[in-house]
Amino acid sequence: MKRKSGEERREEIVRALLDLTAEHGARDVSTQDIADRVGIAQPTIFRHFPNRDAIFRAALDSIGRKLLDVLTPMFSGRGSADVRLRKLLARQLRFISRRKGLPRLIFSERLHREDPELKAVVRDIIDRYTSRLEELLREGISQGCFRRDLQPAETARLIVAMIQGLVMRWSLSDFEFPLDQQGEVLWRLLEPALRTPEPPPPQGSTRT
Amino acid sequence: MKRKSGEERREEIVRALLDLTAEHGARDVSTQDIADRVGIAQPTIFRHFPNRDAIFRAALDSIGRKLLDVLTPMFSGRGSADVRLRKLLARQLRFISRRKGLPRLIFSERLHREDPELKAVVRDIIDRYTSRLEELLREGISQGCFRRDLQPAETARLIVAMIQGLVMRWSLSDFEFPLDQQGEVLWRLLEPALRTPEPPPPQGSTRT
DNA sequence: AAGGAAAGTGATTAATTACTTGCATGAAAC
DNA sequence: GTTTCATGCAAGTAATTAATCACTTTCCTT
Repeated sequence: MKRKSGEERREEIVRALLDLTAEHGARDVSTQDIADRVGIAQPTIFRHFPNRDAIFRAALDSIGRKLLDVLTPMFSGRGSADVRLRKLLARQLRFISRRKGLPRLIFSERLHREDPELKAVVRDIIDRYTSRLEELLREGISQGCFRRDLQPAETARLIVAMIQGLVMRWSLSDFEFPLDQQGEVLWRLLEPALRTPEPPPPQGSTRT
Repeated sequence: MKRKSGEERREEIVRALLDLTAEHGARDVSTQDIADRVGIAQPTIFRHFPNRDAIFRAALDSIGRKLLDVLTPMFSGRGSADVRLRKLLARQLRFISRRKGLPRLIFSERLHREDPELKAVVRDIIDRYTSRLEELLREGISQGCFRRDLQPAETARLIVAMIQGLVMRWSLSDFEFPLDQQGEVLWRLLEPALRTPEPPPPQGSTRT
């Protein structure tokens, strides 16, 4: 019987968890399932992780890091903010669409109630993402491509909510529609909401 | 020992499920928990429902019906579409903010994998809601208060996604922020995206 | 080659949980 | 008043599952 280093095994286990979560949802992924997928005995899992939740934590951590890596160029890039935002949405949705386990993991009840630390990890990722987005919006405002009266914080939160909602819908629909193409749709709605309005026309317009 | 009719008990059980779900999340609401809350023995649950999932189904069904009731006036009302949409968002968020069990129930893994019928109930509610919203958007377009090039179906889906995302954030945050006040925020972003644009000004404007 | 740490296993365990069974009892119908 | 039946319960079952234990095997270091 060949053996593998702890590092390797841990990665295999995390990978198996994510794959299984994508297939079945987080709830029924038991340590037995994971062990079977990896090809080791169930107790061996506990050689590598102190308990079940630690596997979840490791998985979230790994994905969260990767996501921020992928998106960093959009946040700290130089170009105009609107172009970067548009690209950001596309990349983000593409990233998620390749990892079906992620939404299932994040939306899973097990995750939220069972381990406060786990919940904190998720919140941390979302918060960090949101505040970077807020920063991007601010840049856009000072660049003049977004409307001056835009509330960066509120808007950032709403954009994140919109993405979450989309992803949830996608997950609930068993990944039936191509998530990565929703970036365009989203942008079509978002763009006129962010864009600085044309200079006010002389004639009176419809008012609420 | 006083006894109650099946009808009454069923309602009590559904109510207990919703309350407990709001408190703990759907995952750990066991039949024992429900029984304790109602004040009956655990096996008695199964006198009133054939199995656990049937309770969930009943709960969803009840809430879904109530939601559509509350929102119907906004869908089929007479006023201008933008006013009705704005009101719709407010009412919807208020409705949900009073029923914390609902998001926990809808987002719960248990619901989605365990019983396809349950999943169908949720999808049905969402689909019905989305298509009514689409209709409202169409009305708005022909009334002239929404932009002519708005894609009603896509936009309706996005609005629903936005609400879902908001609700999810609210639920993940343990209901920390007042959901019903997010209607205004949402509208602030949405309004300029839907509104028919001012007539094109003579001077060239920023283009991508 | 020796020795120790790390990776692996089968056998168990303790807890949880949906659901069954057999029996009792209250309330309404006759 | 007795029959009937839905409502109720205590006790139990079968299945699942995270985690432990005692022990073996492999690999790395010296």
